[in-house]
Amino acid sequence: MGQKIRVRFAPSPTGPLHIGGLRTALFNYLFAKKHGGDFVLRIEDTDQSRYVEGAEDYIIEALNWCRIPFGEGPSKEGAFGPYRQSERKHFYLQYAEELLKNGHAYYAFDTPERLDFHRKDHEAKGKTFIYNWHNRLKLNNSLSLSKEEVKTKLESGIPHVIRFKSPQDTVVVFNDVIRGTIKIDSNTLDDKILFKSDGMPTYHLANIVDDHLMEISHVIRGEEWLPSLALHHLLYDAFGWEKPVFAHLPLIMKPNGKGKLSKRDGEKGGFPVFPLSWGESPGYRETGYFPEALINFLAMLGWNPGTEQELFSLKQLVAAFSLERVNKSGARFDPEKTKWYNHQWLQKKDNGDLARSFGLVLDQKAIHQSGQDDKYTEKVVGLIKERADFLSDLWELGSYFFEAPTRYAEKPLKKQWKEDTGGVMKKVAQIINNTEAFTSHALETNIKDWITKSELSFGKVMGPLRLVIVGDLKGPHLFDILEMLGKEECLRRIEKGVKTLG
RNA sequence: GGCCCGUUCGUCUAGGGGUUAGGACGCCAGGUUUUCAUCCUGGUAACAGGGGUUCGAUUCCCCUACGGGCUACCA
Repeated sequence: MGQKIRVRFAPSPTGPLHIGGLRTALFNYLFAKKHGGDFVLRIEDTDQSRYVEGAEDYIIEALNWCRIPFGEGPSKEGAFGPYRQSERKHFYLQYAEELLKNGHAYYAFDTPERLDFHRKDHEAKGKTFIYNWHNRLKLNNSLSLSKEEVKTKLESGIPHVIRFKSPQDTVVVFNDVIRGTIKIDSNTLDDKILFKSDGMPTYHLANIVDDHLMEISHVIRGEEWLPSLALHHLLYDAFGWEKPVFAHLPLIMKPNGKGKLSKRDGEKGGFPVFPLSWGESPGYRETGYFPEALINFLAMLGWNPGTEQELFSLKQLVAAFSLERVNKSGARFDPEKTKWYNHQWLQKKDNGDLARSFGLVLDQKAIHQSGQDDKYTEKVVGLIKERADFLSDLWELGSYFFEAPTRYAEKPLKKQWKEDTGGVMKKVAQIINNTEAFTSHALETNIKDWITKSELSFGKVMGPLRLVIVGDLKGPHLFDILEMLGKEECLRRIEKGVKTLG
């Protein structure tokens, strides 16, 4: 009975991991790390027909990008491998047979068509078809057939499944860390299929067997599994195994409209639903989000620390996390708030690191930072980052640090540029030219002094000057920009502006 | 339809038998910046409804409504 905390994230490789799955992984990770436990990745690929090439690699890459790596899993074999269910086939039949032997399961030969007929027939009569003690003796299985018949059928190799024999007239009582005690009337339970006719187990069997074999202590998964929990409890009891602790996480819902978040919502709303891009669908990484921001945001969706702190590093999340503080109700996804988190994390980033990433963008645009050292880009980043949400905003926010404006914003131009402005700008150019120590401070002093002395208004000078330098009435402190550009470039831009605008 | 889970500002949420029901995002206004954004200050806005229990319910219980999930030889 391991005291050791072991949790698993168990996705199926049927496509890219979306942020709901990612949050499940995150909560598992946080819980494991908080308690010094293990975080296991198990690939649940028991449905060959839904297997998608590349999905497993995607999942692993996504976890790594988010800095929530697993300690055991495919390609990281631990003591409990293999970690793909398709490679664990040999376990499952053996356990299904154990259940067959002790009377907790039986063979069933009903065809899917026949079952479908029963369901539709019941529905038409306003009834619900449940495959359990109500009618299992009227159906085609080893409980209704004679031993001889069963033997013959099995030997002839006709397709069959193994079903769990759910009990009659009992109340299954179980506990969920997040939701408390839940009671289910066993008469509403189906005799679920444990083993399919294709020789593979269903989720229910494989899941219980693997969690047991892998000594999983806590099962933390999405709320969509809550209805199966009664069956899972029954299964543990049938095997005589000790149960893990269960915690069912609330779902992440669409920003607008009904239902849980899906791939389509991203396309409609213009925001990513995948951590990394997948085919045509953009990912958070490619859209310019930091993993820190995504993780931070996801953690606050359905969980909170009980304090007013909103910004958490992964480390802080580990320290603060507890399952008891996970909410019960589904959380609507808010793309706007993800931006805010990214903005916050961008501000925390080191300017040197940001400059390196920004440098790549500049390289792509073939911007040659003529004679400027790396420090130049770093300084630019320092001046503009506070108004950026994304790394990708940096170019739009600061292109004028690298290129002279090619056109001037129209509206401000009309307002700012008067008949005599050209003349005023020429004089400003002189002041700039005469400024020896080319610092923001010196420039500010000189230009302001001159404005005062010549009894001009600040508005008459500052607006137009910003326009010819930046191309718009935007950006950081103008004198900082002038200093960054250097005397030559400032003069060039003023001259060009005067020439163009008159 | 059946079963299960849920319900505090538009959204994420704190709180919990007596509170001016708190914070964050968004939005609006003011201030700062002789620009824009950031930032700061302020504002807007919520306990789904009905019954109980109680001196007192947003908080506990029940019902209804609404929302969500499950109901496959998918996970």
